[in-house]
Amino acid sequence: MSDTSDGIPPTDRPARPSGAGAGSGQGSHPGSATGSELIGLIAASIRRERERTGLSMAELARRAGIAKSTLSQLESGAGNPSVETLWALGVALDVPFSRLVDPPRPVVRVVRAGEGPVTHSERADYAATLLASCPPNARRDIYRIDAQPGETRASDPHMTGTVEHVLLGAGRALAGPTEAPIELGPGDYVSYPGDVPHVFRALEPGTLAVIVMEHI
Amino acid sequence: MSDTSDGIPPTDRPARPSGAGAGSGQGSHPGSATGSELIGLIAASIRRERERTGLSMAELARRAGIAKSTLSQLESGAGNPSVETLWALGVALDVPFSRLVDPPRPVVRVVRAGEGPVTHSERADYAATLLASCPPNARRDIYRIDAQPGETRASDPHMTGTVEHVLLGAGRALAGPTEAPIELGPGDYVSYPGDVPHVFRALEPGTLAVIVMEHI
DNA sequence: GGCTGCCGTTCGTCAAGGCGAACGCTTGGA
DNA sequence: TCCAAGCGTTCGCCTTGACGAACGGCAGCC
Repeated sequence: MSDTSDGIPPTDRPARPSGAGAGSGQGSHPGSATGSELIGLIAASIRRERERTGLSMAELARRAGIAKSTLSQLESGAGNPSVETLWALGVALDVPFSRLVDPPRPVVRVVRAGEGPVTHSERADYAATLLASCPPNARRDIYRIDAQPGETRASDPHMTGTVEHVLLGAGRALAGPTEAPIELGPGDYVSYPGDVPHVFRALEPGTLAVIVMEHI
Repeated sequence: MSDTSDGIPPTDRPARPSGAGAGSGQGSHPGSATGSELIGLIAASIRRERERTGLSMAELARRAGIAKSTLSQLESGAGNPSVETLWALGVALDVPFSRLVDPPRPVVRVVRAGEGPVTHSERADYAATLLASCPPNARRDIYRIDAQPGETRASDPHMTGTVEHVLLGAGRALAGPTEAPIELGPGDYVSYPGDVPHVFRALEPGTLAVIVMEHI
C-alpha cells in the first residue's frame, strides 16, 4: 500500500510518531501529528472535549475512574497515556476514541462545477475533486435527493455541529442557509452549517442531488 | 460499520473500559470492548494487520521503532500500550490509528435510482433517500468525479477497511470491484470495499459522480 | 553435521505512567 | 469573618510499560 497515489483519494494516516524506523510511505496531512505533537494534540483534545461537556477535571477524572492528577498532567501535555486511560476518558466524555487523537473544524464553502482542487488522472479521462475531507470522527450520512420544483423545502436547524454537503447531480437548485441560499447547477457543490435554518429547493424538474449530512 | 445492514445509525461510542465512575448515558454497541477486552482486541488487531502486510514481528518492531519484545507482549494480549507505541505501530502498519482499537468489515451494495428507503417530504416535491449511514468513527471524504469515456480507471486497493460510495449524477458509468463492476445510470448508487482492486469508467461523455471515500 | 540467520518468546533492568495525599486557590454560605 | 467545598496543581511512591539481551526453534547453505 505504501501509498495513496492512485489518483483519487489521498488517504490519511498518522505521520511518524517519534523514533520510528523505516516507515513505509505515508502522506502526512493537516490533522496528523508527529511524535510529541501527538501528545500535545491529545492534551488539547481532552481539554476541548472536557470543556465542551462542562465537566471539571475532578469530575471527569472521577467519572473516568482515573486520578485527577493523571488528568491534570495529560491536559498539560505531559505524557503518553495508555490506551486504557484514553479509552476511559473517551467513555466519560462520551466521545468516540479517535476523537481524542485527531482534531476538528467547519464553515460555508462553495465549489462550482469545474472549480476545486482537481486530481487529473493520466490513465483515463477522469477528474477527481476533493470537495471535503472528513473531519475527525464526524459521522457522515449519505442521502440522495430527488426533487421537483415546488415549494421551498425548509429545514429546521439540526443539532449543533452538523454540517451539510450538497452536490448537485442534475437540474438546478437553491440550497444553503435560508438567509443566503446558493443557486446550484450540475456539478456544483456547497456545504453549510446544518445548525441554522436552511433550504433546498429544486428549480428544475428531475433535480438530483447528493446530500451528505455530517454530525460531529 | 457495526454491521452491514447499514440501516440507520446506532450511535457509536466506546463501552465502559474498566472501573469507571458514573458515566453519562451511552449506548454501547457491537464492536466496542470493555476494559481488558480492549487490550485483547488491540492484540488481535495488531496481529491481523501485521499478518495482512506479511511482516514478521521482528520486522514490524524494527519499522515501528519499538522493541520486538514489546510487540510480542502486545500481540499476546499482555499490557496496555501507550498511545505513542500504538501510534508507531499504526504508522508502520500503514493503518489509521483507530483501526487498531475497533474492528472491521464491509460489503457491496447497490441502490438503483428509485430504490432505497425514501423519505418523502410533505412540504415539498422532494425525496430523500438514505443511502448509507455513517459507521462509527469512519472518516468520509467527499469527491466529485468528472469523467469522460476512455480507458478504464483502475484503482489499486486502498488501505484496509476503506469503503467507497459512488452516486452517479449524470451520464453512465461502470464502477465497483474490478471483478464485478456495476453499471450505473443517473441516480444509481453503489458501495464496495476500497481495499480490493476496483474501477471507475465513464460510459458517456459528461459523466458526473460523487464518490465518498470512507476509511475507518 | 555444523554453521548462520531469522524467527518469536522470556527475563531482568530502568524509566515513566498512574496513583493518592497534600497544597494553594477561589467561591459561597452560615 | 470564618469555614466548608470545590477546583487545579504539585509531590513522593509504586506499579508497569518498554527496552535489550539471551534463549530455544526452525530453515537454508557450505
